[in-house]
This record gives sequence, C-alpha cells and structure tokens, in this order.
Amino acid sequence: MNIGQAADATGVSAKRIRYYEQVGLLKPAERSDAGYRVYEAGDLHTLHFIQRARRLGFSLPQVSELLALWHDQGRSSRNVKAVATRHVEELRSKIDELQSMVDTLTHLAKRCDGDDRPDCPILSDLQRSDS
Amino acid sequence: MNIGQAADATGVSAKRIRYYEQVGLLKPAERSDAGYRVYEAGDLHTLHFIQRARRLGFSLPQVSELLALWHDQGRSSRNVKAVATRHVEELRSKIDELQSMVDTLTHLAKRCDGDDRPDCPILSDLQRSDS
DNA sequence: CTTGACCTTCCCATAATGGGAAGGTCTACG
DNA sequence: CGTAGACCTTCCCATTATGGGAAGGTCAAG
Repeated sequence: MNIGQAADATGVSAKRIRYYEQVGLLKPAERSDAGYRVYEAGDLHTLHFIQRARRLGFSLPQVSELLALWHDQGRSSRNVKAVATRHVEELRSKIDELQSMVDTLTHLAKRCDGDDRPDCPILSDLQRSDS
Repeated sequence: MNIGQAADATGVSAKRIRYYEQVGLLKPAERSDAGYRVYEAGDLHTLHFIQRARRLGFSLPQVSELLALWHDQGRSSRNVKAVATRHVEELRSKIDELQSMVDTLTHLAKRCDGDDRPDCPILSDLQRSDS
C-alpha cells in the first residue's frame, strides 16, 4: 500500500504522514524498489491512533508519549491518565482565557449601538489609557 | 523617547514594536540622527491600543482594521461592532471545539483507574478502528 | 577614553501543516 | 512499444506572532 492509499484510508494527508515520519512519530516506512513508501495494516492502525489523538488536541510531543505508552505492555494506566489530565488542564485554562475575552467583548458590544454614528464603547475601551 | 522606554511604558516589547512597524501596523517611527527610533505620546497611545486589542484576542489584521476605524472620524459604529462580533463568533467556536475535547477526555479519564495496571480506556479509545 | 547599557539590522526558531516545483515511476490504453 | 496521467520522491517556501541572539554602532557617565 502506497502513501496515497494510506492517506485515503486514515484521513491523514500524505504530507502529514511524511512529516510524522520525519519528526520521529512514525518509524521510517519500508520502501519499494522505486523508493515509494509502503504501508501495512499495523501502520494504518498507528496513523488512526495519531489522528484521533490530534483531534483531541494533543500536541505531537504528547502524541509521541501516548504512542510510547500504547506500545509499552508494562505501562501503568497512571501514566496515561497523567498525560490526559495535564492536557485537560491546559485546555481548560485556554478555554478560560478565551471565555474572558468573549465576556469582555460581548459586554462592550452590547453597549455599542452599531449604527451610522461613530461613537463606540469598543473603541473607547481599547484606547483606555490605564491598565 | 527611545524604543526601550516606549516598551517599558506600554508593556509591548521592543521586538514587537519593530515587528508592528515592519508589517505596517505602525507608521515608521521618526529617527534620531543616529538612526534610533523616536516615539511620542501619540505613539504610546497607539501601542496601548494594540496591546489591549491583542489581549482581547484580535489578530494583527483585525487590529489593523480596528486601528483604521479608530483613526477614521467618519466611521460607523456598525463597522466596529461587526469586527468585534465576528471575532466573538470565532472565539466561541474555538471554545466549543476545546470544550468538546475536554468533555471526551474527562469522560475517558474518569473511567481510567490510574493505577499500576496497564488497562486504560483512554488508549482503548485512541486505538479504536472506527471513526 | 572606556565601560555598559542602549540601539540597529539580520538571521534563526517556534507548531503543524499546506502549496508547489522538479523530476522519477507506474499503469493502462492505443 | 510509447505515451498520458496519476502516482511518488525530495526540497523549498509560507503561514502567525513572537523571542533569541549575533555583529556592530551609539550614548552617557565616570
């Protein structure tokens, strides 16, 4: 199976597959005589795993950790949970940050008439000299 | 006032000030005989504006729009509000995305014992063949 | 005049892709 | 057999907004 077929089968673009190999997330693929990368069922399994982890927002280094744990039969679920928990905390903190932006902006937008006149509390707030 | 003082006064690093000038967010600063950038009170005002807009999550192109509106005495608050509203929608959509990651992960983590045994629903989910 | 704290420009790195060029390969069809 | 078109390869560039750091000029104080 060539890279294009692996891409179609997993939803991971050929570009990404090559990149993952380059940064060490995937072991170098076998090559055909012509130098084409060749993939097996096991490789697709790994690509699916990476794809799902990425969809859950894990960074590539985190995905790398998860892959290592996945392959380690002697792992402790404690370690897996730790990676996930740390990530959830990062996500929550990012959400809080974005939410506070939303709160501020909706507050300001509510006070903005949004008509032809130039007066607007959004701009007034942005030009505030304090803070 | 030199760039370092402007940076101290506004909380915008000298690096960032130069970058903002480079990408056209700030008009090129006046220069001293020695080629040093020289800033006035009005420039600090603009830097403060940019700083606050960035803290609210606006991208540099969006900040650029806001600056243009700010400088435009004949603006309609409608246009300002539109920029803010569009941004809020982007933020909300990002929040939803992150929140659904959090939901999935907390659901999985709750079921993970987090002890010395290797079994873990987090990994089981990631290796799922479907989806 | 020297030292240290400034300033300048220029280049590199970040994260995780996508785009695209130049060139080799494979397959199917006439 | 030859060729077109769909693959594949590697390599380089671009994205976003910022920081780090080098090499070299400037300024103020002692």
